[in-house]
Amino acid sequence: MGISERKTRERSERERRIIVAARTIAERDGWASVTIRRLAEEIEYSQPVLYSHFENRDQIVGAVALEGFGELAVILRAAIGPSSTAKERVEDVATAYLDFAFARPAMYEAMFVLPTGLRFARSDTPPQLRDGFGAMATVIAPFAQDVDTATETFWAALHGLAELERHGRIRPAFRAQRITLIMRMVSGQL
Amino acid sequence: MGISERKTRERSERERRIIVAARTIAERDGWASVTIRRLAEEIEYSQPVLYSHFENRDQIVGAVALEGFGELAVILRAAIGPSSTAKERVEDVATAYLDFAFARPAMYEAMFVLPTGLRFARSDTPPQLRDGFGAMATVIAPFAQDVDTATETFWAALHGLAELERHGRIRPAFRAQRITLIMRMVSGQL
DNA sequence: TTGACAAATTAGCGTCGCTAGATTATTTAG
DNA sequence: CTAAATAATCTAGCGACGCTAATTTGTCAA
Repeated sequence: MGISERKTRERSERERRIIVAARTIAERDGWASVTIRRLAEEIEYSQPVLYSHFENRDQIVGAVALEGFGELAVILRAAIGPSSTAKERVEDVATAYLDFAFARPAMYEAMFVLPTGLRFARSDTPPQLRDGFGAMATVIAPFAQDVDTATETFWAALHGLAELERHGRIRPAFRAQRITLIMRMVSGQL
Repeated sequence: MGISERKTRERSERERRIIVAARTIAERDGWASVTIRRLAEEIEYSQPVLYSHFENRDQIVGAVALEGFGELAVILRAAIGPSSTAKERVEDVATAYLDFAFARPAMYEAMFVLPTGLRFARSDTPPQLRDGFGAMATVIAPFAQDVDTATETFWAALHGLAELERHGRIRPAFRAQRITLIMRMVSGQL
């Protein structure tokens, strides 16, 4: 019988609506406006229903963040120009990363700042969380001996640039220069 | 008459007690535990008294953060070994910065993650907010043409390392290697 | 048709940041 | 020295939060 199939389908559709609503509200009004009450209203169910999908509010943020990691990975891979030099590829990825961070600040916040309950570096870590790292590793590899460590450091530099600029700590007008600097640093010719 | 002096003195002492209490609770139980109610109890005054010292909770976090910036600046300057080479000095500062971030995570969070209402890069920006940057600029200057931009980038790299490690995104065991990498990158010999 | 089980709701607990209005001190003026 | 004015502080409470217990409603099998 297809009844139970329909039910699980409807259930997962409802879950998607929760995630979409959370993301939409966060991007428009910030994460502080993403409350259980407001999400419940949005999906036209009572509040306790949300707790049959997610353990708590953090896990809803986590679900949005997980989407974000998937999208970031796609964007980074797509940014790597096929005819670019190794050095240009580093710049491609760096620029794409920061563009993502500034174009979707709420999403970026969910992915890297807010508590999400997501587990990294574990056996059950979802692939989305690894893919972005993989894209970075691809462009860093030509310049590094220890690729993992170099990629971690590259990623940290980008994350720091994103966060400090997002918080008004460094000058937005000099973003391109900073990227150039990181590129030169990675390719070893400061 | 010294009466009004005594009053303003007592008032600023009370303000200090608020800040100290906020910092203490944050370092022990996290910023979520720093509530107006708990602070009021700690200083043995009613809640509205806090609002005669600070506009809102964020500004209390900001007051703690401001202290943190002052302390970080001192620590960074003290870390610069007088007989160190230019390259070693970069490592000194980088290590001291990350030690600070990991030794006082709540303080670091107040300074760089939480909303604080602090204004950067303005005419009325307090000196504490500039000093740490100055210490970094000192050790970066020998390697850079545009010192400000290079310092921003160096700072961003450190901040990214601190944040990603704090959130379990990169491997704690490889912290030293990452610092080495940044050092090599800054001094141009990857 | 009824009884078991699942799905969803209502209602509410404890907590939060923040504030209006009342109360108690302190200063100033007559 | 008293009374009015002002400052300092408190009590009480508003609206909103995350979350959950207890109840009602819906759905299926015997």
